[in-house]
Amino acid sequence: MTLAAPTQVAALSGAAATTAHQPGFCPVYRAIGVLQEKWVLHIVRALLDGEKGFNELARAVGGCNSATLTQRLEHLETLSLIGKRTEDTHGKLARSVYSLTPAGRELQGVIQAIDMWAREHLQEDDTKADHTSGCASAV
Amino acid sequence: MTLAAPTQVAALSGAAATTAHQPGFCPVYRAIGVLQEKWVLHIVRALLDGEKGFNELARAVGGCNSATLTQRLEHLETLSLIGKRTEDTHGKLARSVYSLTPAGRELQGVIQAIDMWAREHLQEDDTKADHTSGCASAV
DNA sequence: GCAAGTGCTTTATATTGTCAAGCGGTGTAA
DNA sequence: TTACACCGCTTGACAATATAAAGCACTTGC
Repeated sequence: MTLAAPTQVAALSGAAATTAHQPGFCPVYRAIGVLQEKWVLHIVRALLDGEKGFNELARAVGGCNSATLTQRLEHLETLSLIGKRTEDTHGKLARSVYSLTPAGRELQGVIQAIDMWAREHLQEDDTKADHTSGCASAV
Repeated sequence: MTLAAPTQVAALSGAAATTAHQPGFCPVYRAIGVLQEKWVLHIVRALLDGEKGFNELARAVGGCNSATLTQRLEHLETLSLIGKRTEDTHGKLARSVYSLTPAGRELQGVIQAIDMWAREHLQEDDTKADHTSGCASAV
């Protein structure tokens, strides 16, 4: 959906009525709810760069504690945005590898939009060295 | 991002080199840090729909407590993403009105990307009526 | 006067994220 | 064999953040 002028005008004049027309589910509201959770966008961005192991991912996002990362990954897996496979090593489970599902990969559009916006509008912070995860290749 | 076409990869490599020349700052990482704060994306989306008063905004985002909203608005104002004006009423200050700055309005691209992704990939939740702020017209 | 609404501020409490330690496992080198 | 590095989590104590509730000074309308 695009922000066409007519739509915008209609929105300005009948927001309440418009809301009443579509009670119940709002995709973008729900999506924001998911994406605004701490670390989610970082996780998505890191995995857009390629599948990753658990600790590798934690480091790639700039350092997320394992408890929260576990919870986030489980939730994203429940939402079918990421998938997890385990690499057998000599018959024993030894390594988990996380990757984005096709639906998850589509979030590239969101990350890209953020990146484009950031490059245009965010000022460089001179005071600290911000260690980042694959900044050179993430986008 | 490695997902890009070769030509784009080359272009991005150039951007990467630029980043490498300036260690420390990663625009998208920082932007994600800002946007992932609770309520921020909701606030941006609500204000894309037009300027709003404090309580009006709180309701529009689905109900944010005033302490957090105050903090968020102050931070976004510091980042020059939103502006605030006060409406004088008979010589007394009575009403604050918040709106997006031009830079803030550019976040429409991000909200739009989220919306497009959500419509394509998020399942409708049958169990609850999610009351939202101008769902049909926000983007 | 009262009611409804405004824009916050404050405090106690609830919720979320982190730190540190740890477990059972893998692989490599001495 | 031991020591070390790394893995993928789990757990409990603690820190940080968000919320609920109450409230203030103000406005408008009846």
